[in-house]
Amino acid sequence: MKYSGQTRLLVAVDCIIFGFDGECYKLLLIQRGMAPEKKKWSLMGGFVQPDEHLDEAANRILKKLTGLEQVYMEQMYTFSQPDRDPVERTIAVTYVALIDINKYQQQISEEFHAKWFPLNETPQLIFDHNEIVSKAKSWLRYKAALHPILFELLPNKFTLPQLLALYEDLYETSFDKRNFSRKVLSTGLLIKQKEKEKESSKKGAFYYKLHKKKYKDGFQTFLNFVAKPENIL
Amino acid sequence: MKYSGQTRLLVAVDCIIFGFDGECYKLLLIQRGMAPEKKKWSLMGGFVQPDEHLDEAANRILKKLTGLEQVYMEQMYTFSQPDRDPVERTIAVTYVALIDINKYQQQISEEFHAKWFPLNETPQLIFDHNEIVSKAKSWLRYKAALHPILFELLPNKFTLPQLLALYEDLYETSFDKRNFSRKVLSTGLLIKQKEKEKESSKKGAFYYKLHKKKYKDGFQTFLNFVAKPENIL
DNA sequence: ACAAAAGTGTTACACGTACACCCATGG
DNA sequence: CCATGGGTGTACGTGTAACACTTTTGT
Repeated sequence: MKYSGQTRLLVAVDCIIFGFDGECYKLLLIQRGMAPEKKKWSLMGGFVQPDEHLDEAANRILKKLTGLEQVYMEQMYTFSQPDRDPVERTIAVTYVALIDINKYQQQISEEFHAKWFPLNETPQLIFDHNEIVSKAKSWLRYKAALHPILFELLPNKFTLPQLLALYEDLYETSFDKRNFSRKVLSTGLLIKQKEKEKESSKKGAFYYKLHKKKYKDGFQTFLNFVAKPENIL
Repeated sequence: MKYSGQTRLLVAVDCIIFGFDGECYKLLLIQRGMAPEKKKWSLMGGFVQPDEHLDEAANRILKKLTGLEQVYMEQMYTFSQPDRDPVERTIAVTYVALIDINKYQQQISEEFHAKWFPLNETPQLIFDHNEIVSKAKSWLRYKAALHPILFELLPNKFTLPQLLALYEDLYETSFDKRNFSRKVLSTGLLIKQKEKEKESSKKGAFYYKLHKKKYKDGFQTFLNFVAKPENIL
């Protein structure tokens, strides 16, 4: 039994994949393999399969591109301009993924000609993908102001200066490092390690790890990580 | 030109329509007219038409049911369990609408056998609609903790006690009325009227109106309306 | 010894919270 | 006159923001 007389549409999943290299946010893009717009840069996406949940589709696509599984990913928004894809009407359900850029397995991606772009130097993208990326940036700022989500972008061990850079870069501002470290340490989410990271400074900065249990439990709690979230959107 | 070899899916828009009657939150439901599950209660929904934006579809559906246009409505989430509709696979993009229950034009809705249910006394719904409603409640609590969105549920003129009830009911708690009124008045969003509402008390409570410009401008600003937003989700 | 980045403590202010009484009116 | 709900002010504690110097070590 079917619903008769109704139009069926293509449904695509597009992934906005963010990384952070210690300097700036990066976006993973691919060079589209099929016409139209072949060779133009694009978000990684694909069509939803007949018996596939959208979350599954997003994970399938992410794995195909990066080789990674079990990364943080969340449904963001569904785009539906009738003419957004000139070939045929397609609805795009978008997912934002945050990955530790160091875990990225480049070799696998070669088949898609994937490349990390600094977030401020993204090229022209196909269809409405520029708009999607722009919305994803806002989404991330919003989310990160309330939840400790940005840890997903860092390696297992990270330093406070790295974390600070992560926040400063996202909000394009600078935070007082004393207040910042007091605030993040007061959450109890960080566990100080004995080793130091000695690459990027002479003195060296202590590594921290996430307190995984507290992190999971407190994830949905409001954290007010960002001081005055007036300028977020 | 078309994408070949891909499956096209039905895409439905379902509207979660919230109202507030001064006592409690209500949900507008219809009795499904078509098989299967005919006569069972359901969210108001419909299939997306070939050249229709999802936002348009949501507005079309809302208008058909309530007669209302230009109400506050926002896309919430897209549900995609492959078997969520037993007839045929259908993706549901959901929209939350907040309406002033007094503006609701009942006569138009008669054709759908629509009815307002108190939010805590909702019946069994078809498909995954109970889950959708549950998510919509969380969504509303989250959103309202940060943005002055609940005004959309009140008439043009409303009193502080009404507003207080609106918040208390949503968070199932009680707020100190002195602190509450100081907080909302300090936003500058409210304009005191000279008349009083004298139905619900002997003394009468002053009416307030929204400062529309400030409301629009400040809508995306964080407002921290709710004191300790720990128990929101 | 000096340059460069890490780490730490105090004070002032704003905001949030707790709390109790008077006011206006209709019955 | 009294019961009901509306309206207001203050004192205290917590958290946020501003601010500068010392430490470490590689060169």
